[in-house]
Amino acid sequence: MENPVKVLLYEDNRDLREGIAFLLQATPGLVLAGAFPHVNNLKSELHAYMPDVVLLDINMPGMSGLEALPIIKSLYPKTQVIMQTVFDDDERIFQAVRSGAGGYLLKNTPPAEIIQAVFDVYRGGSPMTSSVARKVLQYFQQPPKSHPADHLLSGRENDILKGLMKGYSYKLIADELNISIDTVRTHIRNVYDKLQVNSKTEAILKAMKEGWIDEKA
Amino acid sequence: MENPVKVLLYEDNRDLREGIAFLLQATPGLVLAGAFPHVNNLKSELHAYMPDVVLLDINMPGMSGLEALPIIKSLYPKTQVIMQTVFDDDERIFQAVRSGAGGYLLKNTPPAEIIQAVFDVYRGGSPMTSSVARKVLQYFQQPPKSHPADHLLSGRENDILKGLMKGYSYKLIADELNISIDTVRTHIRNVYDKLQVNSKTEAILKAMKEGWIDEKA
DNA sequence: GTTGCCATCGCATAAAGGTGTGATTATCAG
DNA sequence: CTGATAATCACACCTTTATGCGATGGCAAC
Repeated sequence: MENPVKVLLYEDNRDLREGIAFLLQATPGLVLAGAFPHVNNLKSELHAYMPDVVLLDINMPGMSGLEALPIIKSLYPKTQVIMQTVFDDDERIFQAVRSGAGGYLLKNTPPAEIIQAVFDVYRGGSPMTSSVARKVLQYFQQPPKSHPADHLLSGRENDILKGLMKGYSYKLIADELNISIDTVRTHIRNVYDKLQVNSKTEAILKAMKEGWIDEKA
Repeated sequence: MENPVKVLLYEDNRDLREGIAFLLQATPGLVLAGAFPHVNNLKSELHAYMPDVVLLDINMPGMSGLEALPIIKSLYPKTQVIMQTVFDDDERIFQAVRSGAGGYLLKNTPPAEIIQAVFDVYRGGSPMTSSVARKVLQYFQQPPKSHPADHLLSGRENDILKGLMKGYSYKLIADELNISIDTVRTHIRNVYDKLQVNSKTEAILKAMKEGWIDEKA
């Protein structure tokens, strides 16, 4: 193998930190660049050690791992970051993933797999605890959500709403559906009632939040 | 542990099929319900064996695993399906994920991990080869697109746009920012010019398409 | 110190949107 | 047949938006 993989470790729990640090040091092909209990000197440490991989705990005193992640990725985009946490709540996971996390391991991950994960992420993989992976996958599988509108709005009302979501004016919608503008008004009125909103904008925002980004009709 | 996990295996390569079948049989807590080289009798086999987990090869003569997957998930939504393939191209992965795949392993996965994956997926996890996981994560990381607005719109213009994206009226925005409604008009005018739109709705839709769903200011 | 951008405000007007009230027709379930 | 729902249209009235034209003060770059 080529150069050893330089790893930087952030973990506030002393025992854990020293344990992992020992493992990293003891593994051929890996080099422990540093191990710290907080990310308050993140920038200078990054600059000093130029790590290939950062193992980043999320819950730390001071700046959290979630805040540190985007900083790392903006300064050194090629550096791979593996998040570690005891929690697998959706919010954290998605924030981490959006910010460019290269891996996401729960704290119960056995040490051997952590080591494996470091190599994985370095080679371009994304090691993930399977429960975390499930949450990510579920995000894609959402589509099977039943169109709330299907049972709430009538067919025509749906047509009108789609028109709104395409940014059309009443007149344009009327033209497209070959009905009068007053009819469009009526339908929109009913849509607003059912969606409990009272403006085009609110209706669109609600429709999007509710799930239908509307698959290009 | 409770009842053993019933596994159904589809794999056209005979050696592989028999190898994995043997492993499954030999593992305590697992029961091999059946092993077949194709999915042409999928429905009857599903009905006969009621598997908890299906190991599904993608490339098979006749119907492919990708076609079989949605059938399985629609008939037995709770059945977990692990896809197996030699390819990790984006197209297949996303199709599988959208169709409800519970796991995705490349063919080079060592047997022990396959067994582990079966248990994982049965417990609600989503075992994934790390290179596959990477592709999935990259989907989320697209957002790292630089805020186009940041260089296009001035600070205040951005504030106003955010107001619009929250569904506020001019008056509400004016109140919130403590400026006059006429000032709001002016800013909005400029925003429209810069975004090349000419209505609230278009501006919002464009802003969203361009990327900034705007993380709760 | 002039030029340019930003943020602020005003006024006026036309177009688009929101809402109240009411009506006709068709269709479908009970 | 009757009642409920859906889709269509009309008119009136007021509010919100869109846009043209103009103006002032601050600030930073050149």
